[in-house]
Amino acid sequence: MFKELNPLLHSELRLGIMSILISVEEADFVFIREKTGATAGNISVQIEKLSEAGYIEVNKGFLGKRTRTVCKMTQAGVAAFEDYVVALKSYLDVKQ
Amino acid sequence: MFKELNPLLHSELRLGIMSILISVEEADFVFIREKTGATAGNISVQIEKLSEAGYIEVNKGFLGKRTRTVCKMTQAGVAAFEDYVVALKSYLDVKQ
DNA sequence: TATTTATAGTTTATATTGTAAACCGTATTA
DNA sequence: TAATACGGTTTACAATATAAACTATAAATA
Repeated sequence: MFKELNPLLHSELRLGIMSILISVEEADFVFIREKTGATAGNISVQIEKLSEAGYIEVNKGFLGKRTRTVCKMTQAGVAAFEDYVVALKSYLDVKQ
Repeated sequence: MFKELNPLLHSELRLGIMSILISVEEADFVFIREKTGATAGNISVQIEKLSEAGYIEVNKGFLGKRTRTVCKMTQAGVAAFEDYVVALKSYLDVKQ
């Protein structure tokens, strides 16, 4: 009846990060912070989890002299996001 | 950018319960247990939370000699569910 | 008619998770 | 050179989800 909701994506902040990255293709830490409105600590933790899962790729470099962390989605991330949307529909499409 | 996801609904099991109740209009504990596949303990806790929030109404009665707990959604529950769906779309409608 | 098994649910203890405060290192400004 | 800002990480704590253990009654069985 109901499909399982990937717990890694079924989290408000991680879903927000994935949502940004699926449309932008590349976003840095500050951009994600501004778009989500979450604290840096929280974002740092969630980015790490998404990265560990192989859903996003994280690159740490520099923009001028400042550090810059850039994230982009992997193919596995796109697939997981799409699966999550399909699973969600099993909960939302209640009236056909 | 992103709308807040009602944390009471953004939970796999509670969302499943709400999803059942929005289409069935009335469902008993056993039916919910069978449809969701969750344990009775978990369901009991989550039904209580939805009830406390005023999203569902819980009636305890009998079916023959056996106890029977019947749940049905309230108008507040319907509204909350609809709001949740709208909020979710802000995360999912990433490509227009 | 005791005793076991099944049913319907609740209580609780534990594990997991989310979150922000506190922190670190570097750069800029006063 | 002291203070402030920026970009992030670590951690401690709070909140949450979950199942195991339990209660109460009914039905089956020996």
